[in-house]
Amino acid sequence: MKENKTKYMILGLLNHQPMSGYDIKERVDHALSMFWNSGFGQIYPTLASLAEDGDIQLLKKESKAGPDRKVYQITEQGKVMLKKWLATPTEKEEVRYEMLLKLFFSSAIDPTDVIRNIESFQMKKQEEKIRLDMFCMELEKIMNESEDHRMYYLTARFGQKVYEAYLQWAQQAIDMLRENEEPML
Amino acid sequence: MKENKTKYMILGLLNHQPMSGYDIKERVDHALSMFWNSGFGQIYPTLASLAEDGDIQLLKKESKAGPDRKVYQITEQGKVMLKKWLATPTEKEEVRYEMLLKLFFSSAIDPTDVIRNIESFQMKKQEEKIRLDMFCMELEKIMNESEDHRMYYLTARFGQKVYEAYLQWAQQAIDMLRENEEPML
DNA sequence: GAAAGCATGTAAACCGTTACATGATTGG
DNA sequence: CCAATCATGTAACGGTTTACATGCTTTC
Repeated sequence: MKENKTKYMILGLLNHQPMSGYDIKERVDHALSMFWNSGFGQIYPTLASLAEDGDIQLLKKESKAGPDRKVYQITEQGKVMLKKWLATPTEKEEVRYEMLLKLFFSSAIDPTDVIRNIESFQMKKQEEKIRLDMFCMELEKIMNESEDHRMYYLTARFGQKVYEAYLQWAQQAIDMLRENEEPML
Repeated sequence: MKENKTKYMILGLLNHQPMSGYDIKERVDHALSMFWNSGFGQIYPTLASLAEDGDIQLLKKESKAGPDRKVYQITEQGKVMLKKWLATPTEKEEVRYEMLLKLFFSSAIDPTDVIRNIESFQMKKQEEKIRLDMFCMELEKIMNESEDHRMYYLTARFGQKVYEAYLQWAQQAIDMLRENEEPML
């Protein structure tokens, strides 16, 4: 069976502080977006099922604009579940790179198109890396202040390292393909 | 809408040579496993729908052991579709790292458990990297023989670079956590 | 004779995305 | 007054995984 990891993402965030579904979405998009994503269509139903199972509970309802803002809190039961998951090593991490799938079959298309695809990849990663670098620098200053910050730093650092690898590879790949395309030098 | 990429994976493989569903599974597991995965439960229905749409066609049925071995071939229509996809840059590549999600929340557990999790990650990646390195070396020798080999080399090289980043990060992370755990030196 | 590998497929369950529906408040 | 933001949710669809069902051949 495939465990629902969205459940643990919510538990992890609520373990830090009580939040609403809307808050959770914001945190995912801002703090976790480099390695995780989730939509409202997943968050709200998961919140409901976690509450039903007693892993979280409604702390309060606030009303400011539109529907009630429902703030949830993690329960002791939820904390136990979260910690159990956290302490278990991830066994298989299956990633899928559509870009590599394309590249693998790209002998069927024009080399200039292949180069364009890699350049597109390169540009996107370059942009994202700027944000990552800034994030890393900020976290480096404060990482000794708490265990939280130290963990955030480690995840940001992971991204930084991997993105560096992306960019190095992309440049080498482009150079190699270009060299091969125009060997009249 | 979310495009069915499994379709293109099959088309890409069949563009190289006619194959059965069983063959496709084998190729995915051996040649693409570093960046793609697929099960029979996906391959057979996709094969059926591609044949229905006229993107592939049944070349022959062979009988050796058990059910007929159904070998499929890509059609001209399928080739057009494949090439169109290949020439389009991938816009957003969303990866999910369960390991990083855990790490992000790991201030809630014992640092020794965090270290153990990272070590588990490190060991798995080390093992896989050995295979990648061998693969890269073999491909480097023959990559000038055909455009196919050149593309295979580039994908293997991508894996190599990224795995190097994984391992460097893991060692630094472990060192940092250990240093912090036992500061009495 | 049992186990592993060859070979195809279906059905159920689950995960995840997208679109839709609703509606109040705030800022330009 | 219109757009953006806050805020919650449902429904439909599509992708993916897992389990199940079948049965032959080869190897130990």
